[in-house]
Amino acid sequence: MGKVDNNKKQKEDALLNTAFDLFTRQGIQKTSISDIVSQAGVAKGTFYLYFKDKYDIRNKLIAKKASQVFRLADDALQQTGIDSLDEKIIFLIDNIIDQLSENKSLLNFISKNLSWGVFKNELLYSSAADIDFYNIYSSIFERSEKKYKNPEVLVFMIIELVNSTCFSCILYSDPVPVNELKPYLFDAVRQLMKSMEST
Amino acid sequence: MGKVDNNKKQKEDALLNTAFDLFTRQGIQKTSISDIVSQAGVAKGTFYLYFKDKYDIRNKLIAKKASQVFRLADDALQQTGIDSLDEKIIFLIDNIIDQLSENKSLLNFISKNLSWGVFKNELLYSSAADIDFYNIYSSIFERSEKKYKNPEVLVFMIIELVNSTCFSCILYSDPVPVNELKPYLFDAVRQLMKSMEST
Amino acid sequence: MGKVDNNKKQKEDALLNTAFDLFTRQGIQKTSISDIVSQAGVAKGTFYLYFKDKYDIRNKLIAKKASQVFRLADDALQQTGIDSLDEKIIFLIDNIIDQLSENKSLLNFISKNLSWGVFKNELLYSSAADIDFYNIYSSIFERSEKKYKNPEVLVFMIIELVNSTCFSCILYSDPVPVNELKPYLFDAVRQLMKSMEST
Amino acid sequence: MGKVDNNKKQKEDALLNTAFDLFTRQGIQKTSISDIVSQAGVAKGTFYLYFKDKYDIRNKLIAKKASQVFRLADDALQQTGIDSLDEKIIFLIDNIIDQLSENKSLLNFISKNLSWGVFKNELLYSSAADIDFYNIYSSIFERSEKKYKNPEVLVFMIIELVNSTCFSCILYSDPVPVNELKPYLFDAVRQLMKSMEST
DNA sequence: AATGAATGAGGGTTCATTCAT
DNA sequence: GATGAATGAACCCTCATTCAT
Repeated sequence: MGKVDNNKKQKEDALLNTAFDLFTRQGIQKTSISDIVSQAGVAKGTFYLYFKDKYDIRNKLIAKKASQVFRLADDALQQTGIDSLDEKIIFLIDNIIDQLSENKSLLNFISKNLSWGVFKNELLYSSAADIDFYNIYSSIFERSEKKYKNPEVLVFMIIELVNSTCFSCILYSDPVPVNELKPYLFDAVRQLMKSMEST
Repeated sequence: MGKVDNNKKQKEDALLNTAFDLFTRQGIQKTSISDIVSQAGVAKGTFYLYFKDKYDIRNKLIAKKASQVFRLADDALQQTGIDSLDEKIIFLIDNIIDQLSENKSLLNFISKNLSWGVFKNELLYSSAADIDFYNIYSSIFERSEKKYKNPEVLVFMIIELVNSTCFSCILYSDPVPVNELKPYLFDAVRQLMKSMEST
Repeated sequence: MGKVDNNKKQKEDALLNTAFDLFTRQGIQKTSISDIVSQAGVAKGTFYLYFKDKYDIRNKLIAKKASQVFRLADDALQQTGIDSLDEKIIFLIDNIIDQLSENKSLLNFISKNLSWGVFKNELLYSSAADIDFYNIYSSIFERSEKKYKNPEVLVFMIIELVNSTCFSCILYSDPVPVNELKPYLFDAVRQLMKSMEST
Repeated sequence: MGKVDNNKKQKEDALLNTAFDLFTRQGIQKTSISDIVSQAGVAKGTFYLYFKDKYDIRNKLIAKKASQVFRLADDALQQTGIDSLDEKIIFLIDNIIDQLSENKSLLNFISKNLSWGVFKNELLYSSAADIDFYNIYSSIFERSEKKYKNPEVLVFMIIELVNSTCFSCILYSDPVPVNELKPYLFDAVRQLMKSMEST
């Protein structure tokens, strides 16, 4: 990587980091491109060399941040000897909830922007994320003893349930703090998986 | 209600109806107050006599529209002789899903804006909604034979699960069309309720 | 006309006059809407209450300015007892050349923007111009003793010849000063008309 | 011409050809230097090694394209045995009209940019054009039997008349298609020349 | 000679809000 | 209460030009 490429990567990173900071502090809507470039210390036109518009940088940020969270959770999972699929998934959820509890602005950013569509396109099937998420996802189901009627729908329901309940509990402790939610949520996930086992 | 009050109510209704039409057709962001007043046939200044800003009218619309959906579902429930709580809730969900499937712009509007916080404040404990939702909600649990560990968390999880999964399935048939989702979802809700029965 | 309407007319006039001043002094391209509003002493948004964009105000200016020139020439023609069509047209041309020689910025503005298409639509058949140009034009030909093969083509050729030759001669005295051009030009016009007489 | 010079000529030609393509397809105004260099396949900075700015490349293009048209017309004229000056000029006009009718984007480009000033400087007296236009022009008049009061004004009037009338008739068939215009126009030119014969 | 990343002034346009009528 | 003309800050985006490589 030459000097120029190195410089370019720095500029892009500065923009990404600044945008994330501003998006989480004051919201995407209230963040203008002017805000981003002035805080990042580059000229306005430079922004457009790297991103098409505000929503382009947002999408790239989501893929980057969400895949980081998943990678950390998966790394932690590898350190354990957990065997059953249920408990693997519970472990991942637990780990992710803890990560996001520690970093509420990240939670806010991901939750508000990570829809199933984005999850599928930007994380599961895209090479933009710095993690081969699809392999993790498939191998985890293939190696499992138990088989499921419709794994995709199962994952979909789990993600949507976890995502939407944690958002409110972590950020507002409403209707209960996340630690009170956890046992109910884990039970719910186990039941949900049980209900979709193929007989 | 005098002539003047009548006139006032008409103006407010015109604004609400126009705003809903525009919000659902072109999104909240892309709808300006100018758009609303010109289509509603009132002057710009008049808007500010009834609403603080665009987000004020949005919140009032959500309460109004969401409570209409719930009332219709509840009315239909009363026509049946369903006894058990599980099946009552499944019936309500099914009815609401059908309503929203018929009216995708309404679904889009409600789903994107109806968080648990809004649900609690605008629907459950507010008089703005034209339905005494709190009474329906409590009496339904009180009359039930089975008792639950934490009814509020239960309702919370159900609402979040249903809301977030249906959004993607109804609008985009992704990962599956809503009709394929339904059996899984109803099973999931039953399991979820079972997991929270108090022993 | 109420106070408000009066005020509006003043604003529009201020914008038109300022735009004409700037367009003639520094060109249409180099004149920004910011320039216009700041010199006119109104806010930027006000511009868009009266005109769609820069080219809208330009078109309205051309119609206004060109019709003023034609009206003055026609008024002067009425004062004379000229009878023959040839001499009427020569008189009009002569008068218009003199007007434009006195006001080179006006000449520049009109010449660069007055195509045959604009002439026809904005002046001949539009009510925007403050002169019933079509009537003058037709009556002048109808009352004439001599008849012409194709009056529209004749007028077209005369206008294009006069417009394009005068532009260079008045502004740059190139290839000759306009006063040297005049006899040649008038002769040319007479010959041109003669060549289109219907036999 | 060495390898380097050859390479340079290629770059310049690529820029000229690309600029002409873009100017005629989307207009000069809406063509940016970025557009030109990216389509030409050279770097942005390279443009400034060959041309001062967008208007420099435009002027060089006009001279190039217009002189090509005149050269073709003159070549065709040499093939004929036409003797009289009138008919030589009519022939040239006719040939040029036909060329431009076949190539409307070229007509649009030349007509909008070819003023008398440009004609004189870039074509008549400049070596930029790849045709010794001045010699053709003078010899044609010198060899003529008939003599004219002011040949330059005559040529000037003819060029302006032809240029401005053809523009509208070829491109928009307004007020008449160019084929209907031709007889009137040729008559007009003949009369015009007659009116300037020196007695 | 050739490159192309970086610049930043300046363009057009929108729109929530105000206030004299 | 109702109006709607006026505001002007703020927005996004373009692009001619430079200059270190």
